[in-house]
Amino acid sequence: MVTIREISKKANVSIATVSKVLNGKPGVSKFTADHVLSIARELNYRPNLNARSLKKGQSQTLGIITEDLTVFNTPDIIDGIDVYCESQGYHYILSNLRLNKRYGNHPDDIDIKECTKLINSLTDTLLSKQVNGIIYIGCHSHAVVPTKYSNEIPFVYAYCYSTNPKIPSVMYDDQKAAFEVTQLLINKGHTHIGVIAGLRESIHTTNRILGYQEALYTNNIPYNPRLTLYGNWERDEGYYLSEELIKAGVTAIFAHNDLMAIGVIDYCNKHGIQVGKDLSLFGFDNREISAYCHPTLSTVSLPLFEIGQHATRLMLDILAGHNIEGGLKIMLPCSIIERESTGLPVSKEKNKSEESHETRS
Amino acid sequence: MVTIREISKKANVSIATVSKVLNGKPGVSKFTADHVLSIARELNYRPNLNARSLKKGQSQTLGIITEDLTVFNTPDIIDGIDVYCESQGYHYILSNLRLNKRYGNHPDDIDIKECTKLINSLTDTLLSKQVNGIIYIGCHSHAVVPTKYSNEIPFVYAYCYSTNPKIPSVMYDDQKAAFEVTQLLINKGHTHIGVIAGLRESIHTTNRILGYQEALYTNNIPYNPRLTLYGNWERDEGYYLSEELIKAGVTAIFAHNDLMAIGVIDYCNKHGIQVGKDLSLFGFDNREISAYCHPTLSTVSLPLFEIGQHATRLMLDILAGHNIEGGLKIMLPCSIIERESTGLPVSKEKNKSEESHETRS
DNA sequence: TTGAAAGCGATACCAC
DNA sequence: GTGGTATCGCTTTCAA
Repeated sequence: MVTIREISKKANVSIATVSKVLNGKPGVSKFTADHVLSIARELNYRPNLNARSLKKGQSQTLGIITEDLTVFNTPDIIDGIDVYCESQGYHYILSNLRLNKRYGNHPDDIDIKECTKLINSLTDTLLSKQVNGIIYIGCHSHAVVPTKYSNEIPFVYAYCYSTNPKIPSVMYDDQKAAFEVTQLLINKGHTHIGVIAGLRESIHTTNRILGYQEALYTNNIPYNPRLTLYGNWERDEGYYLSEELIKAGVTAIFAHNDLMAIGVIDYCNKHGIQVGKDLSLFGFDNREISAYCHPTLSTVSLPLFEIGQHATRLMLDILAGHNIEGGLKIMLPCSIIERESTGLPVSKEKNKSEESHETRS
Repeated sequence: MVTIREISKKANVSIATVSKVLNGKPGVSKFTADHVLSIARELNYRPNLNARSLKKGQSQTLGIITEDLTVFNTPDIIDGIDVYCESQGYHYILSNLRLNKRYGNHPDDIDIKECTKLINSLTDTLLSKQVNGIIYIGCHSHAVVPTKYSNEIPFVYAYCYSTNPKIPSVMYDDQKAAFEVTQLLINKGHTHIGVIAGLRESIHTTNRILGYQEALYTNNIPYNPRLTLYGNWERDEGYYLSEELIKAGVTAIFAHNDLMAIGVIDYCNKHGIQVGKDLSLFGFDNREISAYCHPTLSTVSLPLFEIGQHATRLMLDILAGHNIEGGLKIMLPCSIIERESTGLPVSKEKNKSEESHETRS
């Protein structure tokens, strides 16, 4: 490895001068600087970043802890972090909890003690590597138990949040997205809109139902609790629950994720109901499959990349001691993607007949 | 930050002794060791890894360069690297080229010069961070131009390979997988098996066709070049090409990726052909969608996690100066996933009629 | 404009 | 068993 010492020998100057030149500091004559620079290039010099950060006590490095790198949302969030870090001359170090492979998909299976130990161990390592802050990426929006490290180093939570409200987090706005989806369906003339919700205890579910209700209220449509059924995020559940909703006379279904929406399509295919014509359907998540199914699925696209960017901006602002504009909880808007499954506006005729159907039942 | 100096003060011993204790080195009395350890714990000591690697000239760290983190294969490969690194006490630093976002999906759009500059810059940074080796993860199996750094630091290519045959790489065995798929279809009684291949210039395409031909030869089925059509990996192409194959009388289609296979399903759905009954279908890649489409798609699952593990094992062997068992080019086997789209064995009746059909055409 | 020297935190040699 | 000290590569202060 080439060091500044070797450069200084070859250039017949001191290492102090070399250091100044390499860092573009003033107080060196142009002649010396050019000379040193050309030798550095010639020797193919590369600074030792470890030595530099040891000396400076500053690593310009962020730690990232992901709950699971292989979950669909995570890579795009990291991409956002990557771009923002690059633009600010920051580096990052990734640490992966691999929660899914370790504990399976089911949150109940997670041994909190065990998991906390794991997080602590990764955090320790990150601190040993002198990171200046840690961005924690959840694999779904759940509350994370605050870590004992939050006094030692700033944390920002992305796609999840801490139970301690003072800890900053960046999430997306479920309620607003659900409001917009519902409003869009209402604009198309739907008044009997069923919901296949996620798990009762999920914050996503709660907020999406809130947005749905808000849209109904805004449009003077009474909320019928019997049109909101809770699912388990799985495709099969979409299949079974859609039957109940369709029998209850809904003309549109808002499923809380794409997988359950695909289940609705399954049911309709099997029973001769044309999605996009006889029934309007919306999913959530904009999973790859939503663009590939038949009919293609209208859905909600998550601002993953932006979550990464904003989390990083927030972190760097905190590290710089800036005033945090916009508060510590950032909610980013989703975008609505309309595809075939929503279909055309409902005709007056049809809506009327549906209403009478509902009255009958 | 707590340092060994502080520990040594509080414990009334020298920093040399503290260092020995912390590293489990001999030459310290049990009493002193316990004392030091308890103080280290009390102060919540964490070693400065940068300082350590500066002193030792060894970072125990690998660099990972990904062509694109958001491509479906990459996270699982990193997972494999992660697991192996963890088991060996190694760390890694991730660097993402973000090729897709920078240049779009089309390889032709990539400015080789620009791209090489980018790779060099990331490699420089990784070297500055004192990594001991670099694993390069491609987003598809293409030849990578050898970097000027290969003399400075060991490289291992994962999911791609270097044009320099001496540089180690870990890929999966396309040919073997294609052989097995074809053999499976033959075992079910198919003799007219169409292929919707990938792009002509892709190594995947070449090897998969080779495996297909090998299986035909092994079973004394003549190879009919008219049953191999080249696609562009996209769904639409699967749709259009399947028409030609079906008209040519094939009873089974082997598509070189799941996306084109979905296109085949599209075509069949539209034309009343039942996939899994009238036509056997195989995809490749085991994309998420292959489990969600109707019928579910038989496909080939890639050993992504294993590629990561083997690449890391290979790298650590090289770093340790071990004999590299199994050579520098590792080919890992894929596994065949049979789902609904393959269907039952062809009845003698049907096969005969198909053959006569073929004869007619 | 230049350079000697201190020191970041840790390791390891060698003397006691 | 224990500890003094040189050193890793770099930055920065201060004196020349």
